[in-house]
Amino acid sequence: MREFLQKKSSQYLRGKNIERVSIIVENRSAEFLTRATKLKELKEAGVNPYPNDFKPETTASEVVRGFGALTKEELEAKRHPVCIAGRIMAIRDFGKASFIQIQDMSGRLQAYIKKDFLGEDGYALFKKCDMGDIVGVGGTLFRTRTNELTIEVTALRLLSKGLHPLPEKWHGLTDVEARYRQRYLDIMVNPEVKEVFLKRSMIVQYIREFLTSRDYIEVETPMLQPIPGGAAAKPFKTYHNALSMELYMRIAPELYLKRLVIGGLERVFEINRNFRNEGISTQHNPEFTMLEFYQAYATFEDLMDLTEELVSALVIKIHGRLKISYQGQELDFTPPWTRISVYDAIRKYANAPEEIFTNKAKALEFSKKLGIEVAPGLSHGKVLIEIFENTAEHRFSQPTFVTLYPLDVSPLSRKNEKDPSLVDRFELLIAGREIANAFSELNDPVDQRERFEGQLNERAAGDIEAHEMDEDYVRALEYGMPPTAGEGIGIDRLVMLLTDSPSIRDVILFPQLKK
RNA sequence: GAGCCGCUAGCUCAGAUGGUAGAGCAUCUGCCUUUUAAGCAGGUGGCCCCGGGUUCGAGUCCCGGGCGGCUCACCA
Repeated sequence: MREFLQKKSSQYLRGKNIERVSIIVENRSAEFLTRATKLKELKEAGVNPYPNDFKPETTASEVVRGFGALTKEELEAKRHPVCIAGRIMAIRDFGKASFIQIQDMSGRLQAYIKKDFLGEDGYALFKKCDMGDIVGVGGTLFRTRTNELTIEVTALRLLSKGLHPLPEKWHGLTDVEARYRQRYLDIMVNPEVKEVFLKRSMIVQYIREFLTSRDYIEVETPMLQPIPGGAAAKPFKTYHNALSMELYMRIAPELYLKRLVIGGLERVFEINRNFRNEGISTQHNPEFTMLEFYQAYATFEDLMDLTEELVSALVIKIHGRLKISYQGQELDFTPPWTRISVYDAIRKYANAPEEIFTNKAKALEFSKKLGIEVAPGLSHGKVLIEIFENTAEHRFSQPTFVTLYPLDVSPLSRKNEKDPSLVDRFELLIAGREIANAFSELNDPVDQRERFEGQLNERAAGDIEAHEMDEDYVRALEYGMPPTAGEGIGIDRLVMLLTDSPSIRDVILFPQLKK
């Protein structure tokens, strides 16, 4: 068969009006070659295996919605014509008649192929079809003996010949690596996977509606940035040839969005990719989707209210109720959510002496006692955050706003009026994970410049993730930014929670893999 | 980056102690015009992830490598 196909392929290539066929024959499965032979035979019989003139008139689920309630007798009386297209996901062959399952984007519908209806030629064409082929069918609706709504097919078109066999019909595709690398198969045969990405789409769409209905406008800011700012993270570096300049894939859009607020776009949001050159895990992908939004004349406290409203509405939207299960634990999104300061969280969970909050040496001593490895040059606030993350953070499984972060871990946040060693900031923790990060924005350009300088010192002291000086951003602030609050929400992690997905790779269509 | 686990037919998986590579689904042939993982009978199909080593003999044991998963570290 191999030689035969090779010969035929080269003949096709030499032929003038014959469609070019170039099938790599080596290292193919027997089934691939069988299907390729069918493909060749179809072409030789004058059948175009890849036509593009077929227009389905409806979808599988639309048919079920429209006629699923009708009885056998009502359907027979009506003889309602339908025309759908989709992939053959099952064939149950009886010789001169067959049942097939046709799957389109909306769902599946059974079709009944009978020689009597299709005729010799039509049925011969059907016999050249395999599982995984895409077909268009027309016919009338009826119910089988087992009462399944089914199309009695009177016309069949092959719309796309599939050359590879599909994964197993019962177990689907379970090999994790294959699922990620060939996500199209995963979506094709594993309905629950498709469901996750439909929900992801619904979530993003709802967020857009939620914000735009509150007079936010959606914007897009640079992915390629000369100074990677807005977060503490290692960036990807790249190079623009024509400009002869180094650029960075953005780690956050923050500083650009705030420039827009300065310009008068008082409510802006962006849902887009961030890139961070760091480790990969069940909660980290090198590129991930972030929602960031900024609202002038608001504070971080206003955003807590807004976040509560947005996320609980999303939970309702996806689950229909406020108590959901995530990986076996129950999460209750009923507002209001607990609000607790970082220091109080440490007091509650770390059993720490009070002096650690005012005395860096005491804080270092305490962190050493906890067995936390602390880099020598770390600032007081960072040591406290280390203590918080190691003792308290993972304890917050229910939605919790943790507020009032140390100044030196928040170089872009506004100082707290009562305690200028803290900033007006919160993180939203759910299931022990950071889902959102927000603060009242620092809009004092003098203070901002000093903070950047402080970051430069930390950089010099060896913290490669410390923020860089962004003169252009400071200049923008010097024009005056209205008092503003801003927030970032990790969309992937939010989708994980709402779809009960254990890994971020389950909610990213094409997660980063080696090779 | 470290530790643990995995990689066998297109897919899902078996292959104690080293001794001629197996099943189910898919595919092929035959039968079957209302099935639901349709059924019955018979067949085809393998660089056992790659490379070394031990051994008369390696899918199996040892060493190195690749890819993936989980945990940890870094981070969101």
